[in-house]
Amino acid sequence: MKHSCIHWFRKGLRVHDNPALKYALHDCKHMYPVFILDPWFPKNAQVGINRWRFLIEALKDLDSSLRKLNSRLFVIRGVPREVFPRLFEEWKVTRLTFEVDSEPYSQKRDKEVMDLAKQHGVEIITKISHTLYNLERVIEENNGKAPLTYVRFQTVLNKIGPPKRPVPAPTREDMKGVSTPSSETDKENYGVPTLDELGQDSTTLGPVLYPGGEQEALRRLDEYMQRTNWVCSFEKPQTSPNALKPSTTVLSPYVKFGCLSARTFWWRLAEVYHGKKHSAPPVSLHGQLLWREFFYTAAYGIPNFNKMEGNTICVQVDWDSNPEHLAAWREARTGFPFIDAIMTQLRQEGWIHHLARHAVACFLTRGDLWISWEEGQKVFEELLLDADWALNAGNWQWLSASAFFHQYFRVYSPIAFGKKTDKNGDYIKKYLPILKKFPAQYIYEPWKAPKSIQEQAGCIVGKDYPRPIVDHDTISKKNIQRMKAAYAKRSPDLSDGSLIPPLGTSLRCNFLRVPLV
DNA sequence: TTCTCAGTTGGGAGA
DNA sequence: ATCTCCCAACTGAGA
Repeated sequence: MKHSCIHWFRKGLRVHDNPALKYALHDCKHMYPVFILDPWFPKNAQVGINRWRFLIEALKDLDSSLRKLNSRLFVIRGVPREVFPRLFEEWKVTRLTFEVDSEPYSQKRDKEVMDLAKQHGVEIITKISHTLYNLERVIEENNGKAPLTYVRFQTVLNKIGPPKRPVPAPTREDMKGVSTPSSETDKENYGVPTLDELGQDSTTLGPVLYPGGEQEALRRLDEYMQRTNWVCSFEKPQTSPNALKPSTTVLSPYVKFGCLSARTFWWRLAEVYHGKKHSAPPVSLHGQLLWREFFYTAAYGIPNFNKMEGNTICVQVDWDSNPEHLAAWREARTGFPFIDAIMTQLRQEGWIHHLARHAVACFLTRGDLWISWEEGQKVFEELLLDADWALNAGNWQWLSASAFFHQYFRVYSPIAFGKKTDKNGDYIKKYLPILKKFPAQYIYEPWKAPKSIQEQAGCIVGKDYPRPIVDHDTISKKNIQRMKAAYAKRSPDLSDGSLIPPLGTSLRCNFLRVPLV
């Protein structure tokens, strides 16, 4: 039997290493590549304009790649549970293929669609290609629990072996006998949207620094993989958070959307490493892909992973609610130039270095402002091109010392940390031009500059640039003590992992150990 | 059970 | 410049 098949793109916006797409072409007569866009989403979801632009570019690129294969992309407006029954009928669909997506939201959505497909007699084929490994298998190999340390995670992966090799992109040969019926009205109805259509105000946009799409992803991968020595000696902690040009690959947005396959990336690195001395996980480029996998596994295995309450691995902390401080952080007016420069780069460009993320995350949470990591998570979710559910939640827990990382007495200084890699403050001057005439001596602490120097610099602290909203030295010491208290409240029953409360149980039930009055 | 050890990337003083 | 030690002391994992 020759199938009429829908391949549903969600993440995995690529033709290379796309096993579900490849499978769709087997015994296939009519092939419909589909991306579904809920018009409700752009106005309500936490997606900033930079990421919308990236997505649109990725969809255009995907459409163009599919057209080279005599096919095209259908961007369908609607919600999956309403869209699919209509498409199943209209296109007489017999098979649906898509890539496995491990996020809770996606799992629920996909379950609904799979039920609908069954009702319509549509065969469902799913393939794992967003992650290096089958996450369930990793958890199984670790006795049913997600590994909570990187070393443990590596041990488990060593048992499983290297990830699968990527599958090649479909060719014209694979497309023999396969067609994509498409009418003139389809062209109008199912085109790639514009920012206008998504209700985004494109006048606020900066230049395109990281164009979306698979072609650009592969070009960028090639560019970096040619730098053999750089790749082999790459150590993440040695890269600079405040370089004027990114000190790392900035492939993360491409991996997030699946414009670049993690397995393709992993095996290309293996080729570069082959026969040479090279760095190793956790600091190597391989190590970076494993960090992604680590958090994907944890996010899959731990309920309520993006929340504090009901999250069994997350320390329960009495975070403050402070809308003024939160707004100052979000809007780059904390009065700490290093922090404000990073938050400015984040908003303008959609990407900041991993260590820059450390600095601002520590500042917002346990370091200075004592505001919940969930608030920071929301802001990153909106502004980062590479915002990824599992990585965002995992790293915020890490930096706030809520899970994975527990040495809460190690606090990033908003003054000292940036100086290590940018003594003159060039990065600050780039993103906060108001400070550009400050001498290097005061660039990280402009409030300490004498009045005369402030006048000379044409920037009066408290008037042209904010005074620091907290005193770091005193507040960070106080916060370490608050953190100590939060850790002390943890129930021993839970911290040893032997008694995991049932799903949805808040750790607040610990307080039941205290006699109820 | 109890202990030891290591943990992606802190800051600061002093050699 | 680069290293070591101290700060105060956490956790998960394994012996």
